[in-house]
Amino acid sequence: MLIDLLKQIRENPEYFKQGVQKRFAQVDIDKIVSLDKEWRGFLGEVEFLRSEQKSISKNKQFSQDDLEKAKSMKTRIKELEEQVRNAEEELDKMLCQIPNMPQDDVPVGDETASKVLREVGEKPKFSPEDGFAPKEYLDLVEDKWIDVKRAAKAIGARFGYLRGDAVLIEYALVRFVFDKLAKHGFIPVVPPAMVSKKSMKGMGVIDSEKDLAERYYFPEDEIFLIGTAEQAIGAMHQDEIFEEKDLPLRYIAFSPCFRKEAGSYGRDTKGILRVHYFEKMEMFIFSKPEDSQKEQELLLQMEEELMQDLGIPYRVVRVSTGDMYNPSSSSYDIEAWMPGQNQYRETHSNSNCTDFQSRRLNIKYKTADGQKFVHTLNGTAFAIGRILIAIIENYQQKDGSIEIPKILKKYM
RNA sequence: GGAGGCGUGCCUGAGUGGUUGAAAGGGCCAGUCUUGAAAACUGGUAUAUCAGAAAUGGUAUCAGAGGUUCGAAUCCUCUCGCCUCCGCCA
Repeated sequence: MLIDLLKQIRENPEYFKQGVQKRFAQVDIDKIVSLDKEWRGFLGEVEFLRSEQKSISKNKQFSQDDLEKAKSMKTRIKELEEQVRNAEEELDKMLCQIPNMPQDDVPVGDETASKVLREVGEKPKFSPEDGFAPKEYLDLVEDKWIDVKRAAKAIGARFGYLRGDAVLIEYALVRFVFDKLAKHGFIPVVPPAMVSKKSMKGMGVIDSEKDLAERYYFPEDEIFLIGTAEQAIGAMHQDEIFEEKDLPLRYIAFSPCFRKEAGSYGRDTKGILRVHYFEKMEMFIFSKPEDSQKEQELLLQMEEELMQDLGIPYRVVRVSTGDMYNPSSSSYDIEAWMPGQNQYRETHSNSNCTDFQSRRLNIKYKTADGQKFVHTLNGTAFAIGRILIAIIENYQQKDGSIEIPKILKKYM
């Protein structure tokens, strides 16, 4: 059970009521408070009875009277234990549904409340006088680099084959990211693309059974295909206790990502912007609580530098309370300028999940005064499909060819 | 997938129904001794949770979940993990 969260609610229910409201979540905090009281009542009673029982059985030789008394206590204890279990189960279910509390500077509201913080980089100039207007990526490289039609034939909608130079660009991007992030102590990882149900729960991805329908899930094995390496990296250290000196622990992972995109019928159906399968490089950090804000700044800085290195104009968006995913307390998106579509599109996202995931996964570190939960953070380095789109549209030439970004040339 | 073995504290390892949160050793921390260190000696050394201002006390924890019993690390059932052998396979 999320006992730590429960204790915090006990101490400050108002804070959680407000937070839940800001995040448009439906959780009855008052009910949790009263359930908690009830639960502790049962606990107190059962613990008292158990200590009585112990003191009797400790004697070894006891009267018929004692025996009778002990026997009746035994049944009573069983009843109470059942009640304790039930209360715990109900409490746990409710606690799981509480999203992470947003940090104070997160804009409150639905997706329209998200704020653009800054625009960086110079948008490439395409002029009609030069004889061409920028095209959308698919019009430039369809079949040559990206084959959606054959993917539809082979699998179905929302898939794409990458081929030719697109593949070489992918691996150049991968190599470039590993090299760059190594300088900041990020450890490269290739995780398994699957995790257990327990791990998914721990990452705060599934809070109830109905969430299963939105993921690729094998019920007979209780195993999921990961939607992002975040799920595999966080789960990797569950039930571990770090030494203080080992934090922050930074990873850069390369993995496949599987998305059902269940809630987005009809949206972005063209091309490979929104697909069921893609590959992604993801940063993940375990940090001390007092450092997590700084670590999130590092994630954002890395993401911005990667875009600048690539020479792609972008803007930074502060994500609103209603648009963040449950585990996050603070998120930034980066949206790349797509000249062919004449709009910004999300290519990166980073989040500070504070102790939301570490509480569920039981990941702590030792401090001078006891153990504390670590904070977890994650951020996109490059999502291959989307960054490829950005490269194609920004580096298109008059003759329809695509220039390779300078920084990638030495890797190709 | 089949057969067998194992799962105790930071580590090694004892414990097969009754003051066992758990022997012993190692490690670690503190003290004595020493110019300093080592050695030796002495003492300390789990976590969670509830009550309490605190001191402290209750409860739980010997892979996990159930069960038997007045009482379980110890007996029974199931699950998980690890090891060995066979089968299969990049």
